[in-house]
Amino acid sequence: MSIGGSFLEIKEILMQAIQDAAEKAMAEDVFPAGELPEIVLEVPPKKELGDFATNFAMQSARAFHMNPRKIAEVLTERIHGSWLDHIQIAGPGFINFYLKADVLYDTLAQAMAQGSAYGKLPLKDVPKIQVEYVSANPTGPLHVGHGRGAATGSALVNLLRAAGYPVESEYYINDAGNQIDNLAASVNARYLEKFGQTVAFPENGYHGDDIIDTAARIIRKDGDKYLHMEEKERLTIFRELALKEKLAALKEDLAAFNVHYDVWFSERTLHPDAVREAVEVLQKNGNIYEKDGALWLKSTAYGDDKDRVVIRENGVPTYLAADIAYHRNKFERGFGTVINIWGADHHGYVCRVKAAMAALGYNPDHLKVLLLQMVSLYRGGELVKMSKRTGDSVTLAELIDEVGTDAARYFFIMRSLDSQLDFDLDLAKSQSNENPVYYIQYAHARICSIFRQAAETGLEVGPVPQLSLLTDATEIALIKKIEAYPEELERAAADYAPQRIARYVYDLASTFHSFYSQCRIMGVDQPLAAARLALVGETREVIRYALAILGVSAPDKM
RNA sequence: GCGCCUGUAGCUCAGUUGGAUAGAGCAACGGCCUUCUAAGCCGUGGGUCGCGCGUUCGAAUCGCGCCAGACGCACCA
Repeated sequence: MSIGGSFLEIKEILMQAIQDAAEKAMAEDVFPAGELPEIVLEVPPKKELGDFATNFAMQSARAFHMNPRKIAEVLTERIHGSWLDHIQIAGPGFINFYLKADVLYDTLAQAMAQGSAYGKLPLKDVPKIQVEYVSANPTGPLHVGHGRGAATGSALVNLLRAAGYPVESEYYINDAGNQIDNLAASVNARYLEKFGQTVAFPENGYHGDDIIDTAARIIRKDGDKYLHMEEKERLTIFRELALKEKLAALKEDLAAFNVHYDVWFSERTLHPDAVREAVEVLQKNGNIYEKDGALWLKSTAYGDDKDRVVIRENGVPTYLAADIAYHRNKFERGFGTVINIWGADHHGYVCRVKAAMAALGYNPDHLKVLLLQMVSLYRGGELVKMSKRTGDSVTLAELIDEVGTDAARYFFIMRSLDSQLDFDLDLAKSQSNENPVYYIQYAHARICSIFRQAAETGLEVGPVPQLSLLTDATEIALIKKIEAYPEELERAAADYAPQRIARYVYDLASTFHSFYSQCRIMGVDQPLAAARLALVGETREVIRYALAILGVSAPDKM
């Protein structure tokens, strides 16, 4: 028997059956006519409570003016299906569905037959989603806070893609404005210092050692070539040299962290035309006024605390003006949803950008700003102090050097975005059972080892493994966990919650480890051995899919 | 003062479109290696879900008010 579908499809069928039954009862005047509540189907907290459960009877009790258990009875009498073993009414009115065991095995067989397609959901016919993340100023190295953004952002992109959403990732390069002038002035000061000149370091300059390195590299390459030219000219040259170098360093750091972008968007391309146009549109639709010589956006009309300057008294646009032009550009490019991942320290900025989008006539709800809470590093139980101002902070490159990309990514992703992250460096480094990354990778390596052993003894999965031989509680648990993957993908993507995948793959590894200690593969009857080999093979596939979303490697050996 | 996030076991955290006896890891304690990786498994103990009031058949989850911590309140980016 096959009901021909994935776990998600079975769920659909069951939900439809509930709805049909409810409508039938309505047509028979057993239920009063009216709106049906939304049908929610969930996996019960304990396996004794069945494969699926719905709270339909309790939800509709008030509207129907009926006892929930009576509603449940009426409903269950009208639900039939060859895939259904039995139905039970439990507790205050839960309806628990117990599926025939064949459904479990058929679903697993379907998953196996799909091959790598099981790692993805079908492409959804929705407008493209853009995810912009990190977008750190190219004025210095990335630090650990950016690391969280980088890991979370790239995992979110992978997740949305796996869940069938069309996605494009983007990095916004802040290569215009004051901070780039400060970068040039800082390099200039370091450059002159190298030639023994005493210069006042720029007030808002960058103090990091990387600036000294940049100056040193310039000298190594071009010597004193820039020493005797006019400062203005030298600054212009240094601005470009430093920017190019910083950008290359950024890309290198990110690539080493398994982070890659579809689009690198330069702020400069917005100046001056796009910025002017955006302001003109706002002027035309009456959302701009002049005061004290500056142009102000009437953002309070769209929920902001105060109005914001877009063009300064001196005629120079503010950062907000460029950001308005940038976000306008995003929507003009046709994205249906625009996701920004920002550090929580920028949360005050959300309201004004959304207000600006509303003022431009876009739906501000189509701009989703995900705020990442701050990261604290702990070493030896002590908080590692960080100071951005003095440039004395732990860089992403140093972190990767210390704990590795896999551990760093997993630790950044495993917490919800809203939670402040305590990053325990010692734990991330430890190659022990305390470290969740190793626990998961170990499961994968173990399975690979099993396959190596199986190959030696000549054991193969074969074309049609008898999956119904898998009846141990740990086997059933593992099958169910594998079959939960598509729904897990769906929910994680819908919630923009890559941490759900981190948790899922941990649970999957845990379920596998339990199975492994309970059931042998080599040394049991051949059909059972083949079925078990098929099961662990599929487990390995799903571990790979999930780790790939997280950007964490799946080693064959440990 | 205003805004935003957080507060769940000794520690780090899940669970928050309201559902069944609130979960996991670590730490503590007790078991399991002559057989596929013990970087593993099994078990035990551990909770006023920050506090109070409310909505509801039902609240960790929703509302209001407190308390505590973090972050932010620029013609900086």
